[in-house]
Amino acid sequence: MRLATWNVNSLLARMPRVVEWLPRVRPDVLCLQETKLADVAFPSAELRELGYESAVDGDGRYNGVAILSRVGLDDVSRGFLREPGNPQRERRSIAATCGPLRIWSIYVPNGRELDSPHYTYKLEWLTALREAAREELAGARPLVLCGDFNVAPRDQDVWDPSAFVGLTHVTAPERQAIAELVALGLTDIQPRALKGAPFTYWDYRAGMFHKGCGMRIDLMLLDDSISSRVTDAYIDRDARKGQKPSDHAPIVVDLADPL
DNA sequence: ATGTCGTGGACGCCACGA
Repeated sequence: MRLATWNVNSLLARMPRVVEWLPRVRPDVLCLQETKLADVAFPSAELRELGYESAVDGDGRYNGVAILSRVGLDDVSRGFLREPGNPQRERRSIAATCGPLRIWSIYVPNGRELDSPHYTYKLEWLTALREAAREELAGARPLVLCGDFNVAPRDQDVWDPSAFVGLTHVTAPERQAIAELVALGLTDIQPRALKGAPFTYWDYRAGMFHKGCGMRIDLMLLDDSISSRVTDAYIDRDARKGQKPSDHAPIVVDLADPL
């Protein structure tokens, strides 16, 4: 079984890239973040022609998440219990049962600046996510929690730790939140990079991609019970190249069958 | 070099989020 997660930074703008990528890489499940599309505008028919069902949660300009699956898409759930809002609930999480797995596609708030209310919101959101994940881990199916976490878990997950002093994504509270999530019984799968450091995001500005200045902020957290089933995991760095790329690359994880 | 993108409002440029 092949799983993937990709922050596409507008699915409408990224459809040419996604439509080229899906039939070539053929994931069984693809989790999307930052679709930036209202549900009514989601290109479900075009994706269905490629063999994928869609579960979506979006309301327009910002955020928006989805799960595409060709192995079943049941018991769809949007948001989670006691999810904080900004001030209303944002479209940052969707869950579905895809074959043998319970899969969550999540988009953690960015946090902006350390003194911003958005940073507090990010930490509260991560705490609530942890409690929701604790409940899900008690369920019948192994849990996959993946998406854009907007946190680089370790110093080696950013191109230069000294460049991030005083910035979000690397602070102790953010890293602690990820560590507590993982401690519930999840494994942070370490994908091999096809070239260079194992980053999943490179800022569009200042030629950061070409300089190799990226971050690993997209994560695939697998239930400990299936982490030994991983046969391969990689970051598709090539997806960050070429015409109109997202600023994130997809993570692809292969699991041995049957689970 | 805060140097790029993407969206949407109101119009060819700005605000906002990342």
